[in-house]
Amino acid sequence: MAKSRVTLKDVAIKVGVHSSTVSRALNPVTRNMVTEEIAQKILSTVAKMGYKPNAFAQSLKTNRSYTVGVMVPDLTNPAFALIIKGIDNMLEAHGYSVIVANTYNLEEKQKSTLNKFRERHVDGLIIATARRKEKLIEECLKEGTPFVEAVRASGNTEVCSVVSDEVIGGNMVISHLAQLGHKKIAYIAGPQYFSTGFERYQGFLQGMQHSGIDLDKDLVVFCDAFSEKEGRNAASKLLALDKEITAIYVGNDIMALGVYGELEAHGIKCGQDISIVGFDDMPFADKFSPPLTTVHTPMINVGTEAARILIDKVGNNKVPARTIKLKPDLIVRASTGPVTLG
Amino acid sequence: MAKSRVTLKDVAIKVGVHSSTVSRALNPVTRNMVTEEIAQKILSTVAKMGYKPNAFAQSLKTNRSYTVGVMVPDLTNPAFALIIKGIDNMLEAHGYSVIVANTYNLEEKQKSTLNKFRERHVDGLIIATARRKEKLIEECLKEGTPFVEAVRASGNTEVCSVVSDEVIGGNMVISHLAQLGHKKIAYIAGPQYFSTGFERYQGFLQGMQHSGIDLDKDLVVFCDAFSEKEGRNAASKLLALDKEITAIYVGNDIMALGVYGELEAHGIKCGQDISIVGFDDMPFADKFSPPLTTVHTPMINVGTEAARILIDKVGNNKVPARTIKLKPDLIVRASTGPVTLG
DNA sequence: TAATCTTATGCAAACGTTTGCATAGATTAT
DNA sequence: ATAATCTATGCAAACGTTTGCATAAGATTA
Repeated sequence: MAKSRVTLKDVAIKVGVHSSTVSRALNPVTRNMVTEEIAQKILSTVAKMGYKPNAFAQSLKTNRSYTVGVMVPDLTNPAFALIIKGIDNMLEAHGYSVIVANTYNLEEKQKSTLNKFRERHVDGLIIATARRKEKLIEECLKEGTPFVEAVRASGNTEVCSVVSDEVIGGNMVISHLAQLGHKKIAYIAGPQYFSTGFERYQGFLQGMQHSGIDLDKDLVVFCDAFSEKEGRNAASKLLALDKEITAIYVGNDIMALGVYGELEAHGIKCGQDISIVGFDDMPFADKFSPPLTTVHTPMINVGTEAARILIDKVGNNKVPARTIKLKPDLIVRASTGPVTLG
Repeated sequence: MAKSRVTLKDVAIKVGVHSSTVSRALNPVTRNMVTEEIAQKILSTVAKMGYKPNAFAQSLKTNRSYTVGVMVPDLTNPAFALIIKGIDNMLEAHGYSVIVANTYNLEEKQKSTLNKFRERHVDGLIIATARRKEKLIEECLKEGTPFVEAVRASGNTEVCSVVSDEVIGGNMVISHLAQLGHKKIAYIAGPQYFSTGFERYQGFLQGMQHSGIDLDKDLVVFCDAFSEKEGRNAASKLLALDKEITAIYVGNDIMALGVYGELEAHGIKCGQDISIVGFDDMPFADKFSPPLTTVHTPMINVGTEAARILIDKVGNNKVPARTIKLKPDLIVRASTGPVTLG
């Protein structure tokens, strides 16, 4: 269908040299092996004939695909879209193409995309779907293909990961709330099988301790997913306790949105009657009603850093494992306010 | 690095047949050429040895990559994330991998990614970045690689496209506003070099005519980008006219967000003093304050339909050009209300 | 000037498939 | 029984590169 492409040999014949010479002239590292004059002639002929290397042939020979696979739960989630953007920006600049796959937190989907990536001989993987102690990670390690974890870490010490410093984030939140006079602070935790859910909860605990606030275990609710619905259910449970809660710290922004819904249904004024804090600072969090106080994680940077490390590893898979924790920021908006005497 | 993979020949030797037989046994269409018994043996050996075909070698031979390139302005924009999701769902089920590239509406970025896609020998393209009369489209046509436009159409009648029916959307909006008693209706138009911007504007004009409302040309402001900032600027201009506008129809939701900001800065109550309508029904549009009345476009379907057509074309590029216009819905929320006497 | 070293190029094998053609054995028809 | 047909398999070429090795100059040294 597509008119037969120009090949290395075509160029070679035109210039009057052997195809291997053309190959060498085109490859920056072997370029110096060929006489400057001829090289120039080759280059201009290449341009004139519109020669484009055949990536398949190259990859077949070199066993490098200049392709990396990225696994996310759902690229429709703004947080992951940002990560991908960061990854893409970095990798693109280094000549890599990115193949994304949504796994929807489904184990079998993870497996099948891993297989797909294998078949496509990706040079490396970025995995943003890992659970704590994820078996998939062991498999990847055995497999030998370079990879790095983003946002979610399996906890395996042999692997590189780039995450947000969730614990510090929690500290910041609680000290902010404490400063506003809050004592009855509830926590709605995300799934504990994700490092994000777990670490953020640890951050909450640590923050409470640091601020010297008594922890009421009844005020902690665990959710099964980072979803609006789960957040709303959790809020409903908390309200039913009738414990005069003045602030709720929520595992992420989307769950916080669910909390908003429940509070509104109860006629409770968020930011006045009860303060809410989220986590992620997802896009448009400042547009909610009220604008959400939340912990900002530089998701784009998570992506770019993960990509940077991966590039390193692709060059030399023996670089020592390291995990980068990016510092988050507390963004104070109208959903938190001083505790009202009531 | 990665331990040498199992090849077709390895399997063949193990089974005691020739590699071509293994190849045939593995390919569904040639499977019937090989004795059932041997085929079974091959299949089980393949499974046992963990053989995975080498996609490069296959592609080199068949000239099919089972890869498609998708060009979007920015996958961080929720609308495009949804489209990609739709595309990905459909293509994945058909064994294709998707390579996404952000072009940020930059012409040179478009060109370079087109080149990248060419080098990677994608089997097809989905382009969600086309301007009206886009030259890039001509180039793609000449090139011969199958492609389809999504959301944004170039207007070229030879190409397939899947878009939202923007004009109908406009009609729905205006008749909704008319019903609420609005007469002084302003329009904030997106860039006219995008079919979305242009068609939506046409929809506005047509809607006004249908509803028999006089059009005040001063109340139409054109923007240079679908951005919050541009929307805000436009709103500012409109307010400066001092024309007692009661409703503003905005080219898309993100611009509408900018309008929200400006109204708030002026102490104008959106949904009461002035009604606002957006377009897209982007995620979280229902969470804004007030929740935004907007035209819902089924972006996921745009993606899946575009993918479906592309698969067709990859099979046979001679399928006649068709453009699918998906019907949008008006979603009425609190940002519109009856005109207040005053 | 001969012997040695350097440099630029060509040659050919290899990467792992797919596929048209040839062939040997089995099946059917005469 | 022999010829004709069919079927399952093997053979080998091709896809477009890269790259180790060989080689023919040209440059350098003694």
